[in-house]
Amino acid sequence: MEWNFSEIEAKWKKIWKEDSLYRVENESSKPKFYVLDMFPYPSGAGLHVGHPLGYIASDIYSRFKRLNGYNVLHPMGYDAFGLPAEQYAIQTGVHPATSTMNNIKSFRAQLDNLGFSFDWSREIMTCDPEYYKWTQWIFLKMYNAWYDNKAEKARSIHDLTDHFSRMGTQGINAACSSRMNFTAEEWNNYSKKERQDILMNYRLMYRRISTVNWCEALGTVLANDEVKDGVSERGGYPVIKKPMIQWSMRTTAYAQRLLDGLDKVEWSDSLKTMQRNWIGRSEGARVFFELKDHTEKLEIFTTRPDTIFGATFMVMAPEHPFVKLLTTEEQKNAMDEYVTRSSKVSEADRLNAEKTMTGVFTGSYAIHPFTGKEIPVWVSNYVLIEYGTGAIMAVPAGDERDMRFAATFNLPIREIIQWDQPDAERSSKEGIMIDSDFLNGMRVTDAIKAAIEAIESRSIGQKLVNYKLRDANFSRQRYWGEPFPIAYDVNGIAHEVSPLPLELPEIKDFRPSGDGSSPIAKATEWVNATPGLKRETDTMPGFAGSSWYFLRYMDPQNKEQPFSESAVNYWKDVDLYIGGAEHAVGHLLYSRTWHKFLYDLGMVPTDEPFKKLINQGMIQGVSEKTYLVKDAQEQIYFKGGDSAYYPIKLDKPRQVFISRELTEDYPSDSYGGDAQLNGLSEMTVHIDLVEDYGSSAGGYLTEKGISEFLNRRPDFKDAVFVTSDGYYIDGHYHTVTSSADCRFNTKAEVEKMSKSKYNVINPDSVIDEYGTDVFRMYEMFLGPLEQSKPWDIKGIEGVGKFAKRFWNLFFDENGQFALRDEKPTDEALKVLHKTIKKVGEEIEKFSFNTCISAFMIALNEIKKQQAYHRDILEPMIVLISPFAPFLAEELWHLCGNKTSVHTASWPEFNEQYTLDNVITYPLCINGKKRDLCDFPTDADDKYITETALQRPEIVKWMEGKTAKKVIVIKGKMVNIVV
RNA sequence: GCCGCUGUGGCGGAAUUGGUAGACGCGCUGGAUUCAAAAUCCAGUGACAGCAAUGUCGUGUGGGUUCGAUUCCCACCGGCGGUACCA
Repeated sequence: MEWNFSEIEAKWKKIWKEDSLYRVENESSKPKFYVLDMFPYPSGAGLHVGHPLGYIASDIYSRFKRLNGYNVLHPMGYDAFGLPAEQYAIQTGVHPATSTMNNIKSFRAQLDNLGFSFDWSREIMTCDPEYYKWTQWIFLKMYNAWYDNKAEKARSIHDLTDHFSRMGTQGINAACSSRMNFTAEEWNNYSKKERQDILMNYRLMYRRISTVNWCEALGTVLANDEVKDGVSERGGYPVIKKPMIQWSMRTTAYAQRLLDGLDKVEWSDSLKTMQRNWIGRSEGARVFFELKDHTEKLEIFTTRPDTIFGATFMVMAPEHPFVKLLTTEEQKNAMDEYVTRSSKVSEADRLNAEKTMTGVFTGSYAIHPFTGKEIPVWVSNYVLIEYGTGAIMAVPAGDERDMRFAATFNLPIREIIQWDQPDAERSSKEGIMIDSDFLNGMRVTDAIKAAIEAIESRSIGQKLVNYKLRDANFSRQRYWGEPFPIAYDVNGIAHEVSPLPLELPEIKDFRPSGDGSSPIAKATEWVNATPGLKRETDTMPGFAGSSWYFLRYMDPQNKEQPFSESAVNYWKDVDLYIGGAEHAVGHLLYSRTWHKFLYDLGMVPTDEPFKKLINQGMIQGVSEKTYLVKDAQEQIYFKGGDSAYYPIKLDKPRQVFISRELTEDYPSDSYGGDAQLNGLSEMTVHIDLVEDYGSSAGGYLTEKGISEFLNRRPDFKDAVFVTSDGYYIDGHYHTVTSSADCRFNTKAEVEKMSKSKYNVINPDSVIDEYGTDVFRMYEMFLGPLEQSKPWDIKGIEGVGKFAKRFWNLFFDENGQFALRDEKPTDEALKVLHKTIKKVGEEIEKFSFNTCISAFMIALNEIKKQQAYHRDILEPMIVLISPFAPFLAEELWHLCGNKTSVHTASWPEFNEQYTLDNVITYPLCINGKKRDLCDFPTDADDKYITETALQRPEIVKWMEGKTAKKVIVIKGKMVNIVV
């Protein structure tokens, strides 16, 4: 019988749905297991071949766990608020809710094509008021909470006001923006407004001034990646940093717990390292430096207080509040210019400018707290305002960057460490202090302690633990997000809005308001719904809804609470979380923070949400690039046989594209190129236009490809395309050196698969051709789950053939379903049990590629042995069912089973079938294999040694020498050392 | 710059974590079947030398540890990803 996968898939999809096969209950006698995929954003571009990689893996694991007797929660939903829907609305006028629902529909259809075992009755989306009601609810809980550093947990804001009214700030150690001191009496006399302002200093959701990327020309705030080289990516308009009052989440309160929690979870070391670096705990000291001619003191943070005697100058960030104060009249112009210049430089560019140090002297001096010497105060953008105090004591002797800065501006250097290794790096702590007064002769590590003691005893500073983690900006000046359930009165005091959910207003015009506030500001009726109050018009960021969604899946329809106590006590936490590494520090840190907050509230029983985490690798795409000569050109060149350039004059300046083979002549970063030619910039072309896409010889554009490219990019309609043989201009190709057809070569580059890189490959056509089961197995067969790899369809034939051959095992020559009912041979049982063991072990290791190999090996073996026994093949169906759910279900029913294979049990492994009584040992001489020899499993070393030494092949290779030593590794090999 | 990952045949990759390098699949070559093709089946396939048996080399490069290294250590080079110059 033919394997008709599309018929079979349609049939079982329908039956499984009718039977609610994948429905999960919140109570069971079975142990629970929660398998979660990272929340997808349903983009208009739909699913590409990279998306399903993780979903297939989690689905296989879920099915495996079910077969092994677990009650498995495996849900799916949508992170549905976001920028693209809003941008689409601006362009087309389609309401974001409408386009989002359409996207979800097609996304869902694509997911349904992949045979996943999601419990769709738990489907959620963050833009549903029934969902964001609870996002708003949690927001208010955090708004009404403060973090008690002594109790190491969040507490109700009422506890804090209560304490203030009785004792003021005395005895309070709270996470806050700035330290405050007042008495109970003062507190009780403050106005309502003053009290509310003070509480903002403590709330876990609070308002503060933070800067945004403001683009005046677009009249809107831009995300970081919408800004490139200081201008907006769209349109290229200038972008400045603009201060605005915004909501923030006090993530920093949880810094230490976020760090400590990493020790309790099974995540990859690389991911933990990323989070640790992001949280960035460092121990050091804050030190106050007196300033010459000023009463203020400059506060700095250093991790190396031991090097204080090496401090020969100070450096402040350009944004530091003291810059104005300390800049003298003579330096003012230079400073103003530098500060302005720095504010336009993106952080990435500051980063790339690493080699050339820039900075300006303020004209003022600080007083060294130990030596009393005057040291100059500089401003440079290698110091960041966001980290520490935004100012440093610069120690050229102990820091590579400070050294480079000193060298650039000819500042003094005082060597204060004699390193154990003369060529040690400047940051090395292996050495002895010199020229450092009371620290002289100490090891660096001791000197750090001694320096802190001295700093504290002189009251010029104290020991301090510092984190580079910053509080997260929680406001977006957008429409398509959760509204804040907050309204302000005339005094600017925030009030809670009830009842929840506070739904988004209906608006028609999604364009930015132009003054920096969101389009919601234009919905005046909504904004002023309550007399005397104005509602907040900003919305929450994307990570709000995705910070707790995994808890909602446990109890998705609950109308009374975000989730019930019984549901969360049953499911507890996510046992396995699979997703991309791009969320390493964003989502994973925010959701851990929310979870810890809910834990402090007693709402969840676990303090970490994700027990085990696997990062699936990226499926990369191959993009095709072409090269554009910078600036319009008046002539193009051809290279003659004599390597000279022959110019062809153009009628007017035109943009010029260059075929790949010609790029070598042009100047680039790594190669000087020809001085008479301009530099090149890369342009990505859509892979659909490229002939021989992905071939090893390289792709190229024909005349047709070029004209199609120009259709899509009318901004280049006048461009010239130069190849080594001719050029394409105004719709025609002109040959110069030969009469060959137009072949404009492009350059293939492996990159992340993304709509913006024009290299997306959609799974639908592959599934149509080979079926879901083959697609699932092929994606797994590509390589290790955690490794990134370019998408390549070449190998799918092999998996397709495998599936067909597996199917055919169950049918005789006449196409009749036929299984042998007699007892299988020991040999056949051995194949089966080896496969049971192998596949089970590999699934537990998430090594799905080797599982597919194991199936192929088993298949080859079964065919060779003609072991078409029911007792062999039926268990094989169960083994393969997590990978190929449709194929397995159909065969399972053909075998006469009445219930689903997906509710069957994983076959039991019986070791006795796999034991060999003979082991083949490789016999090696000095590590080189020279012979093979069978030995009984229980042969002892002495017997093996003696036998081996008598083997003719071994005798020959020993060339009469005597064995110095014979190493016998039981069950592995024999090595003879001569 | 810094951090993380990665490097094995023509290609995707395997190797029980220090013990026969290249499983499995793709591709390629030859054969069977066919009027022919597709499909299917069988055999071969790391490089070099050799008619062959066989030998030598071989896991990015160079060193080291070891009886034995794709695996561990040191230095370097390339690719991919991230990036907040973290004092």
